[in-house]
Amino acid sequence: MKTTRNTVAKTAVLEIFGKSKTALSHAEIQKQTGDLCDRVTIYRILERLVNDDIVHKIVNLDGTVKYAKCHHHAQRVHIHNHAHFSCEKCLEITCLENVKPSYIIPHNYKVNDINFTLSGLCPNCLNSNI
Amino acid sequence: MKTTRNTVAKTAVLEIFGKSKTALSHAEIQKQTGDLCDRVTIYRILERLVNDDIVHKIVNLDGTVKYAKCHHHAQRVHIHNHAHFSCEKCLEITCLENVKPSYIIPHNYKVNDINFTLSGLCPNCLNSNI
DNA sequence: AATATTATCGCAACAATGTTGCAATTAAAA
DNA sequence: TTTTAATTGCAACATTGTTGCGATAATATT
Ligand SMILES: [Zn+2]
Ligand SMILES: [Zn+2]
Ligand SMILES: [Zn+2]
Ligand SMILES: [Zn+2]
Repeated sequence: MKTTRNTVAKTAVLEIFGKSKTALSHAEIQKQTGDLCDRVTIYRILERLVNDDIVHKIVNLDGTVKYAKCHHHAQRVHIHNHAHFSCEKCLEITCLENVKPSYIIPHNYKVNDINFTLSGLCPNCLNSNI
Repeated sequence: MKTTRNTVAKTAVLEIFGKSKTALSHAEIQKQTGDLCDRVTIYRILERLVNDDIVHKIVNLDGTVKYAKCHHHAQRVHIHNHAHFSCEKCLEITCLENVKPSYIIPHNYKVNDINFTLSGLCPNCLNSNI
């Protein structure tokens, strides 16, 4: 029954997530923490936060991995079935909490998790594009 | 107007795709080609095949990248909007050509590409699990 | 068939990202 | 305060992917 501890590094990472409107990569988090802790420590903190359902992992079309805070706790089954939008211009990735795909899949598949990522131009970049 | 060439390496890679029922990673392709060509060459062949809409790239939840042959040519716009299934047990990734997600996204987003990956247990592993 | 063009390749070198083992540290329980 | 073990730092390694450039070879041209 592993207990979880509040370390300075973990607290700092959580604070960074709290201030960010978009998903963050390991590199971005490391940049913001400066030399507070080791590179590996951030990897391990992210791993724990994902396991504890505090943040979720997002894999983009180009293979980049980002993390975002979960805004949907207190559910029996914790599934991230909302869409993510990846802007090709500003490269930001945001959660679209209200966009959820519907689909029909053959009954002989058992689905445990889904990943639904849309890429294109976000509202900001769409405007500045005109 | 760059012309494309049929090299032995490219032919071998295409033949491997032809024989495979599932999506293939760079490492898997390299294993099957043996020492026919360099590692980098396979990367470049895959890059060209993707650009020519002969194969499409699939990014999995765990970050692994695979490629699968396109079975839907002769369309004006070549979009891979079908779902992909990633089996957590046998680790195989397959195209579900007939499974396409429907969704509603705010009008101020411009969607150019989508990635819809389901993970869980494939029919094979679901059966052998009982 | 011989030659010219250039797409493709091999190789070396590099970069980014992620993992593992282990001793040292430190948050939290006793 | 002492004890426990979760967490960290560091070094070392693995994987994946990219780039530059001279050499090779597929295709077009003569
Ligand atoms: Zn944008
Ligand atoms: Zn999200
Ligand atoms: Zn399976
Ligand atoms: Zn596919």
